[in-house]
Amino acid sequence: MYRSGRREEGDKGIGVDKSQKIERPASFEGAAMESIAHEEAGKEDELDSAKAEMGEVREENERLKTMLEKIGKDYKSLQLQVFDILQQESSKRPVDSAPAIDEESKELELVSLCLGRSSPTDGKRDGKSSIASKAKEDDDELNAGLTLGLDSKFQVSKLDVTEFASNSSPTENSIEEVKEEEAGETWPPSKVLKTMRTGDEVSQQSHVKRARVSVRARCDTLTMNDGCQWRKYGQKIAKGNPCPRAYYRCTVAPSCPVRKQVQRCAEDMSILITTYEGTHNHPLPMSATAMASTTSAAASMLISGSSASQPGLGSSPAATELHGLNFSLPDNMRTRQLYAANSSPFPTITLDLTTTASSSSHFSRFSSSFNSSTPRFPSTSLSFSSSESNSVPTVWGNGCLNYGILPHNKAQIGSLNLGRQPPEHFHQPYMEKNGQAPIQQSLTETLTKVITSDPSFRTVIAAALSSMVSSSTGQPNPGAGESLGQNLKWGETTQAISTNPLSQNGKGCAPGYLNASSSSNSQTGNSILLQPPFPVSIPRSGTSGSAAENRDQNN
DNA sequence: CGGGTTTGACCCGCGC
DNA sequence: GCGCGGGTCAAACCCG
Repeated sequence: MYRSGRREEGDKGIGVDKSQKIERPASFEGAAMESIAHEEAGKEDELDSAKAEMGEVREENERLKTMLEKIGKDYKSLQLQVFDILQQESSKRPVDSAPAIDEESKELELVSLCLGRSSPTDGKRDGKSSIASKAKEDDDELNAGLTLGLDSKFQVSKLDVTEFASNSSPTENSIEEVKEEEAGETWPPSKVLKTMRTGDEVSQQSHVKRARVSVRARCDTLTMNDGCQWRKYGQKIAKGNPCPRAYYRCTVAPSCPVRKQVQRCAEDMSILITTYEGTHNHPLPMSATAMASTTSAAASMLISGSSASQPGLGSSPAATELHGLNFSLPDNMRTRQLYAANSSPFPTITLDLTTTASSSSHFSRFSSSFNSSTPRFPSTSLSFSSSESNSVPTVWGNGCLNYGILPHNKAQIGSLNLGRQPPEHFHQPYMEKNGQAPIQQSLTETLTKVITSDPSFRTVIAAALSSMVSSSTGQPNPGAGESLGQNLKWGETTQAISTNPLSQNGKGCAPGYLNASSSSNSQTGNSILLQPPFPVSIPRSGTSGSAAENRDQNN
């Protein structure tokens, strides 16, 4: 596909050249013979140049393939290293941990294993895990060919996509899900909990499963469209916030334990806070896998990070390690922030996709809230916010994701599914309009490096972004089946095999994302350059309905 | 008529 | 024990 795609481009270009150059001699009038001779000579030249071009294209193709292979290898080796480190960490921790947090650390460590960090070769699993693992294998067999949750089952033909999407590898996610199924429900209702609590193990599991991932994003609509189907089952006015909190549960599968809470931020009504809990125990629609993987990966980060990090860890502004994963970013990428900041009774990780001033923040800042005042669980935030005063254009933030063209970055960026411009339905990248494309490009390169160097981060970011994209493009989309075609269209490298089984009713907040840059919110300089690594459904230009219909049943 | 939403009631945990 | 607040239930209602 890749090859043919490239060749197509090449052929196209050649064809154009041909026609142009052939016509030119024909325009000469008069000396016919001379003209014909000229034409012949011109054709020869054209043929030669076409051949040369094809040769170049082939070479480029080869280079790209080589690069992809290299990246794939790098990724795998990094993954192995990560697993290795994780294992070492988990074998050390019970000894190292302070008594006060020992218990929780153990629990959280368990979560860490559950949420996509466990290595398939992890020999430290207890009997239960082994059973789960076994069950997982069975499950995998049973579900062969199905899209089994999160981002794990994207059927892609390209190494890059596979790589990108597989940070939460199929094995990991399957393990996670089966484990949770084994143990019962994620975020079980209190009643269920009541009946389930027959022992410490279950009790621990209940803690484990309460890891939450909160996504803050600017959104005009009632909820973000994360691709999943939700049913509202309650609404409450929470204390301290005039805006009601809505409760949704996943309805993709009747027994799916995943729930989410949606609430507007009291301070800034334009910010929508969506909190996810639990893990889907069913195949997910393509468009939902992004957010699912986001939550899973983020939760994984939270859990592993929390258990690994100690007070003061986040002191380094330049870099921090999370289970050995280097989260350092170049200086010009000082727009992400991890912070511990709430007293939620559950371990919570916040993906902050809004724009807040955080000029001095560094993404690398990380700290566990074990050292914070009183929270019973750690809370970590990933702030993809941008500083308005930041002179460096940010590629994140705002919850307004635009997609930039990186025409000459394909070789590098394309391998990570970055920087490809969807052919339609997206606004012109803001920064490009403002002549900032070069910076954008360099940032993208930097970002690429960062992402490439850190699989875990990559997954979190990619999933978050793609989920945002999914949201953005998930506007009234009666023909979700088209998503496949769209996917194939604007993800040259993304060859989804399965279509989205669920229609995107498009009642999410896509308008919020897409319009935010022109809204009152002043974050107009933020433009995202990443193309989602995952297939997302894109509404046809004519099908986008009114945002007024944004009820939240599916988002 | 089926499926989703609304909304008041209810349950439960927690702090006093 | 009581009140408060968060979370859930379920009947009534709405809508296509």
